[in-house]
Amino acid sequence: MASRIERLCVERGLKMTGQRRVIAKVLSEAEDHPDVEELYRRAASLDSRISVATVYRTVRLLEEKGILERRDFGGGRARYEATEHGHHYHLIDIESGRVIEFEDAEHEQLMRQIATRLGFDLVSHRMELFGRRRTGAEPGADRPNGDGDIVAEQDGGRARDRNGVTR
Amino acid sequence: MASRIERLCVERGLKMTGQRRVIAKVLSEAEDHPDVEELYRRAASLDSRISVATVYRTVRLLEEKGILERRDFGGGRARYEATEHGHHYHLIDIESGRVIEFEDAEHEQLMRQIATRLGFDLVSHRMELFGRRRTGAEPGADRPNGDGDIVAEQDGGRARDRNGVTR
DNA sequence: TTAGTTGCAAACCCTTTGCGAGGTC
DNA sequence: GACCTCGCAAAGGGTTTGCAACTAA
Repeated sequence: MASRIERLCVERGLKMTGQRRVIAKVLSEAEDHPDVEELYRRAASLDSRISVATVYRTVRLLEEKGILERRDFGGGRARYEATEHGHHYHLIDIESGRVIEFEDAEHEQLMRQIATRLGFDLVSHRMELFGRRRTGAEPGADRPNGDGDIVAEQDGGRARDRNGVTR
Repeated sequence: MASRIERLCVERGLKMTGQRRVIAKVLSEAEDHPDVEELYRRAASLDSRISVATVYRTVRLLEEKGILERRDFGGGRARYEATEHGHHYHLIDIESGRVIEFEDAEHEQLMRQIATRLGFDLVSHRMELFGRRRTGAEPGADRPNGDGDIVAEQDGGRARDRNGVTR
């Protein structure tokens, strides 16, 4: 059974090698935002005949094909997630590195208006929040969570310095 | 007459060397978002006894002191601007690399609410728009510009590939 | 005088690439 | 068989750092 991403690769006419199949599987199963090193680690544990170079090449290729999206959460390394689950944004816990996804329907619309007002067509945008967990408040604990905002929560990446924070 | 940034350095107790004075001057006079290479070029033209390493060290120091803010507009190099003119955001012209600043008072408030809802205190956030100049519409041409949105427009940096755009 | 700063070059880190070998369609 | 892809190791590009000389306070 081909993984979801493997099917997308085939659809887009990519030659499916053993390595790509493994990387596609890893990506299909990832529920977080792994960087290349992490993808390599996961892929290599399934098939040790894979090199980092191939992971870099594959990830770049899939991004060009629109199958993957590259993210920059600071820290100097790119992180990836599959293009699929509708638009969402990220809140990064600056202490643990954990990434929380959330939706905000108003935003895209709002940004488009701003660009238009400035005389531009909006091609893309990015927005990340960096925060610290409120003391005495587990996420979704004080507020029953059921309002559909939290799409997912994961990623135990270690927090890093100099992460490009806006302030 | 010490430059604005030089005064801030002194206030913060930094030892003022000749190199720092020059870099402070360059930063004080910059009206764009130069990267280190550009800062070095400008500084070296005022005093050739400056090395890139010093620019890197100074810029990092000033950022830690809250005098400078580091920005990431994609392209892999950090860009800097003085902490001062109130909060604003950036729209990057993906064709020319030009950066347009704009304000959006609602945003910070909105983002803070989102973070709060997720159980976090908002420490910082970033948002960048990437757009293409609408054909037949010079910025502020079709719309008389007088609504106070455009704070500044400058930066002739060349556009770059793989610039970390969200989509 | 003393602790902090500089230039230089080497080191780092992430990512890309040239090349010959190997695989896919 | 033609063309693509792989692993390896080297190269790149931005940024940091060790060290000895130097300098602001």
